[in-house]
Amino acid sequence: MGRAPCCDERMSVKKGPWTPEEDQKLVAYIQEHGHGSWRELPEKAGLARCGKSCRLRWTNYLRPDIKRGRFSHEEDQKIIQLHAILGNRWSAIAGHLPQRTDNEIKNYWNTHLKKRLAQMGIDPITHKTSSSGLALTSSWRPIVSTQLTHMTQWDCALAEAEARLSKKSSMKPFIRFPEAAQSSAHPSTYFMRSWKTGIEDKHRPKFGIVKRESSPVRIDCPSLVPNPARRPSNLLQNWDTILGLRTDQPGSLWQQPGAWSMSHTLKQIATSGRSHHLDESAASQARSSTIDMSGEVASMADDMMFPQIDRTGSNLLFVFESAGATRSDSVDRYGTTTPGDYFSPTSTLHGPDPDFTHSESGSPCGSSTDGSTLDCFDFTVQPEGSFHSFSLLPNGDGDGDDGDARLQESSLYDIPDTFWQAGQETEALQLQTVEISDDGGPDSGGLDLIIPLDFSNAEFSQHLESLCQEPSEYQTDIGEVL
DNA sequence: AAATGGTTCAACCGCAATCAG
DNA sequence: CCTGATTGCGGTTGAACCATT
Repeated sequence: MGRAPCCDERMSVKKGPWTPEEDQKLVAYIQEHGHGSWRELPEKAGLARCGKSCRLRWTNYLRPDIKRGRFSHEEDQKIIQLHAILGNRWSAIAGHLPQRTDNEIKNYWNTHLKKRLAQMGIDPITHKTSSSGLALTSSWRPIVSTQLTHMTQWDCALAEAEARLSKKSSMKPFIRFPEAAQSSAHPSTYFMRSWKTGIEDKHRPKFGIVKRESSPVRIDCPSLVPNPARRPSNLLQNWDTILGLRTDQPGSLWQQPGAWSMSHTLKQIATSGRSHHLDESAASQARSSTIDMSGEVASMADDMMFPQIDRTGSNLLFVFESAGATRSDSVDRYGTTTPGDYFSPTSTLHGPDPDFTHSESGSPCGSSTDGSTLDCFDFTVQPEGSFHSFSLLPNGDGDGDDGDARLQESSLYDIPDTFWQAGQETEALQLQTVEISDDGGPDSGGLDLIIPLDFSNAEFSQHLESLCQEPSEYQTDIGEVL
């Protein structure tokens, strides 16, 4: 037996285009009463329409938060990127363009983007470049398949994670640390200063106004993390063996290629002489607080988005306690960017790349809505041991809603593949390219771990401080170049 | 000016998932 | 757990519009 019609066929239900009067009735009713049961709405609102038709009209057209008009270039790129990951899951895609409806995106894809890709020789279904494809224009380079495979791990993982978790709202909160001294000598300040010193303003205007100190403190702290690949550790040499230690946990992320266990990661960091000490209770707390989310994200990245890719890298998200620096408000990448004192190095990297001028992707340090502060540094670590970069993320308020995900998304445009290729436009970027791509360039991988670093720990603080103060043969001082 | 063909996009259809009793 | 109602979603349609002949 077939399904019952949503509306009583015996009633004279109007179909077809809506009149302005009908729109007015619907809007007036919903604004006053909310939509309630869609089935009952037409009668209450005095509309000779089926409830389903009313719902569609409201959600696709009359809803006040809908942005109409032409799609921007950034929106185009985002839709294409998301489509490469999510396919025809228009609702999931629309979730990343909050002011656009799934119907609108679907129509736009079918009438514009699909054709445009086809004209460029890109299969709109597989997103792979066909052999007979036309030469690509520079403005569309970032979307070709080879570069899609390098689409930032965050982007892919979070896109999928959001699609999957959007209804669950089950993300677990970031951990918070005990209060620590908030002084200008706080170790994480070195990270801040290094970026302020190393990047300079010339790359920043694209991301908004950046306030600078009148006499910025220059310190001899290079802007890049040293490359431990040239300082081999036992851990790095025994990578596979070490990875195998945790693969006895069924379904765990440790079974994913390239994944690290927290203890191994910490061991690696320690072995390579680069940081740090993690308070054991904090480590335990972090493990229980974050591992489910990160594991799921990593697994999804592996299983669903990059099945064909040999993932050998790991992303580590280091959560630092606030250094007590002045913070901007959190940035909403979909809306207005509030200028901050510091900008994400990752965001800064995008600036000179004409294809990645995501003005909305700036990620100044964030202050959470509850007033506390946590800063996140996102490292991508290769098994060979090279650090790619770190980015500074505003933190969410940790309440598990989509605000957290959105804030994490501010790292979406991590490092575009084009960045690693020829044609870098600034000396600074060239230097960073040399530094980073020397060991094979970026790799894909999900967010594997979230690791809290305890700045209140004296040992770690001293270590980090010495790291910043001692020039290293592995470090590149961008400040000198600029 | 009329005919024709192509494009756009709001709206519809039907299936699947979810909810409620 | 079952069943029917409701909601969400993606594919498709067709009227309106536009460009070309």
